[in-house]
Amino acid sequence: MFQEIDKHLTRCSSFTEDQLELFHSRLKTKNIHKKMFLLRQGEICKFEAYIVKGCVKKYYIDDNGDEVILQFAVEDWWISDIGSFSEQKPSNLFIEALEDTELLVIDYESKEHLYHAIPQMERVFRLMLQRSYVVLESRLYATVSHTAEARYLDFIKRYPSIPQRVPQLQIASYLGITPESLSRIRSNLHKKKVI
Amino acid sequence: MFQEIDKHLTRCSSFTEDQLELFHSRLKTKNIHKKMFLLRQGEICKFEAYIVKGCVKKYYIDDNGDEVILQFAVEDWWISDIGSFSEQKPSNLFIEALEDTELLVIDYESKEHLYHAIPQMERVFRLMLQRSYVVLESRLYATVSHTAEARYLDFIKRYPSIPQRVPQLQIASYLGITPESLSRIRSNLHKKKVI
DNA sequence: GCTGTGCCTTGATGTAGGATAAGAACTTTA
DNA sequence: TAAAGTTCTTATCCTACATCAAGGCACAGC
Repeated sequence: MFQEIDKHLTRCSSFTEDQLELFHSRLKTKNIHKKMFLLRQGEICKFEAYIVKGCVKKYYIDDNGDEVILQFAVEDWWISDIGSFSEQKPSNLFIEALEDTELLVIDYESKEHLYHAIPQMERVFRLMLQRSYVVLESRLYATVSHTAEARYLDFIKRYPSIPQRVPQLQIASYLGITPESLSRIRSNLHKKKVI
Repeated sequence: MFQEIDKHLTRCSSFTEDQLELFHSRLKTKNIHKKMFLLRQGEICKFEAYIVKGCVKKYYIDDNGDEVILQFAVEDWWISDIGSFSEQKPSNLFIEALEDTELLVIDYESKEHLYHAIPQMERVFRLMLQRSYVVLESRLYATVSHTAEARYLDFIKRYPSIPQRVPQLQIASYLGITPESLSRIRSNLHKKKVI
């Protein structure tokens, strides 16, 4: 049950058995079905969630009413709206399951409690956040200075498991292009025998 | 000397006089001239720097040899390559002064020391990082789903002091467009009397 | 006073990817 | 098993922005 998430934490810092038990006591299991929401625009994000099994997407709805996917998350990833969660203010984002998904969630109070009770906790989440920041920065760079084709190739290289479980429609939205464009790019790559 | 940076910290958490003194003892003052580098591609980022006075830019050189500016930083901001600093591995980024700049810098060892000696420190830097993450996420969103004109208007609204001290060339690079395009956008906005 | 040099503007032309539409293939539901 | 979505593809035309090229203005150094 907690095996994977414990491994996740202990990669960043070490914990006693007691500390891990306290941590577990603050987690709740949550199961949601495909197409159900973990968070909707306008709601305050009341959780940070660790994915035990399944796949979710985090996205905006833009001014034209189109989805803009900011992040996919699969097994062993965390998902939340950090801004909404940390300031406890309404979110602009949706988080929706792309498959039936099993999560371990922690609420704001519990997380603050853990920060006080287990000093290393602050460190672990800071380190996780640092890594997320670096990934996001490199994604911004790619969006600005690479073509859609290069971004697609980078995406399937970086996250090879995701194209197999997520429709192209969603991947196009993540790459910031239309599904039609992605289709054209893929057909070019096939002609060029790159994929 | 330390007045502003102390205010910066105490906005996130409270500190005793002793703690602040320990913090100050680990900071070094650094002055760099316009066009000089704080960090070059290939170097390990050995600092996080708080800007007392001045202005810097952080950028990549892309595959065409063009600058892509990720961030400007002025008074009361921190600047660093978080990825390179935290993993102590070579950076892909340049950080360069746009004006003569006065900084307070802290090195990796000192920061780790402070994290251990002053528990709230971990919290302060986690909170700062959270805010940076949210800003970056909204910038990615804007890059994907707003036009260059909308991004420019948002930029001058969000950072009104920067257009007055930074050449348009640099702002274009931050917005992910050519200087020519920015010039045309500005001339359209003038015609429309928006600015 | 000239002559660079850096920065901004304007114009002509090219191109990646968007918008729209419509059909094919595959899934879900009834 | 038919009906009704979804998803993917292809084709046409269109738009935002890039690229290339030329010229203007302000300021620094000689």
